[in-house]
Amino acid sequence: MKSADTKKSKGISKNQWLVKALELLESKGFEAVKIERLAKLLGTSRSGFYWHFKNRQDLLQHLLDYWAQEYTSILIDDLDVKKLAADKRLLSAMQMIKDEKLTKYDLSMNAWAKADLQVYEAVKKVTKMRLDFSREIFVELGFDGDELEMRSRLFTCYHGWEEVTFSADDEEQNLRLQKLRHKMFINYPTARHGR
Amino acid sequence: MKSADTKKSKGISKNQWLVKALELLESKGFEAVKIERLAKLLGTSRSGFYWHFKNRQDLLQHLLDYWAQEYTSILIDDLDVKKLAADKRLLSAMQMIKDEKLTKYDLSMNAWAKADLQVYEAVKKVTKMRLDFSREIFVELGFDGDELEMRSRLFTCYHGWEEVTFSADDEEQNLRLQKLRHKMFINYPTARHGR
DNA sequence: TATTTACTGTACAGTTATGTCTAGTCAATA
DNA sequence: TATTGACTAGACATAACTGTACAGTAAATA
Repeated sequence: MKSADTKKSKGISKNQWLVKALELLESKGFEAVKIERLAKLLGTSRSGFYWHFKNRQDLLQHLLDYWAQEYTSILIDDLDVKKLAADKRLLSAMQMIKDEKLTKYDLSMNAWAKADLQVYEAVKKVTKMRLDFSREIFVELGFDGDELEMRSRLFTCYHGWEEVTFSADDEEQNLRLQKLRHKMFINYPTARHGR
Repeated sequence: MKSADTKKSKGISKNQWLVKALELLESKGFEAVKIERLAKLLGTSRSGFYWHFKNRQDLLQHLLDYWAQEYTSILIDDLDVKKLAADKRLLSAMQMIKDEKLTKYDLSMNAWAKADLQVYEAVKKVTKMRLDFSREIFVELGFDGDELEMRSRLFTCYHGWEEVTFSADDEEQNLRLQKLRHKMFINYPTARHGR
């Protein structure tokens, strides 16, 4: 109840600025993250903003750091997931990406990356982390060489962009497709006679 | 030599405004498409802009129309491709997406779609067209039900986002991976005992 | 109790963008 | 030759946004 952003402080905290900024980033793109707009949305003046952040660039940097930490390590460093066998880990990852909305900011970040080198580097790093994570799974499942690479890429790419690309209207079908995907990634063809 | 945009006109044509705008859209996002900026880049004043377009919204509408037409129908309506058997059509599609850079504006358009309902609808329509295109192929290859749906989605999603997601540094590997992908999509497991 | 921390509002100067208008140019067409 | 089409430059009013400065306040801490 007494978390960092529920300090019961008098005014608008640093965290509240960040959260609103992230919201705006997601819904309207990074160019829409304007200090004046944030202030209006938070029902305050801009002056408090400059207490917490040096300037607009400083805010954007914080946004980037926050995303890179929260939206990649949460899955990759998860100790419970780490313990699982490869096939269960694959399923857990699929479920977690969906439930925790780990790709929520991917589109915005990727779009932003086109305009900002620093963001580009951060996004690249995140992609590499995800690719390494899935590659480990497919190694354990017995794949190697190009087959390993292709499966890791296919997995990473699909689960990174599924939500953006396909509207998730039919929840029942999505569940069936997830199971089928799991089977496809593991069994087509079985690792043994795959090579 | 006397194409629409090489009229040898005295000033900046409608097409030149559009092309520059598309460039800026791709490199910096739709919020960066500012009339003033375009004028500066084209080395002219803004006045000509308002000859061709009613306002900024009008320009963006034209951009959207142009993209929806040029970057989807080019593949789907290609008569030479249409004649091919399913497996060859799959390969042709992969090659064409890569060579013609058919996904060049996907990221920008998708990001833009988050802020604009009209763009959202257009993007959705394009995705549907692509999905239908690949679904037809996989039907011909003997798939149906969830397996058909999953393969179409996987194909559409991967080829739509590959370029954004993975930097294409190792061209040799990419070629090998493309061939493997083709094989995977068609043969894992073969259509006959796939169901 | 005095000071510091974490803010708030207002005001100012400067930049960048919007759309409108006016006056003018140059080339092609009637 | 006169008119129209396709522009260009420059000015204007308006708006959104940036960063800085300054004076004030309420709660937490020394």
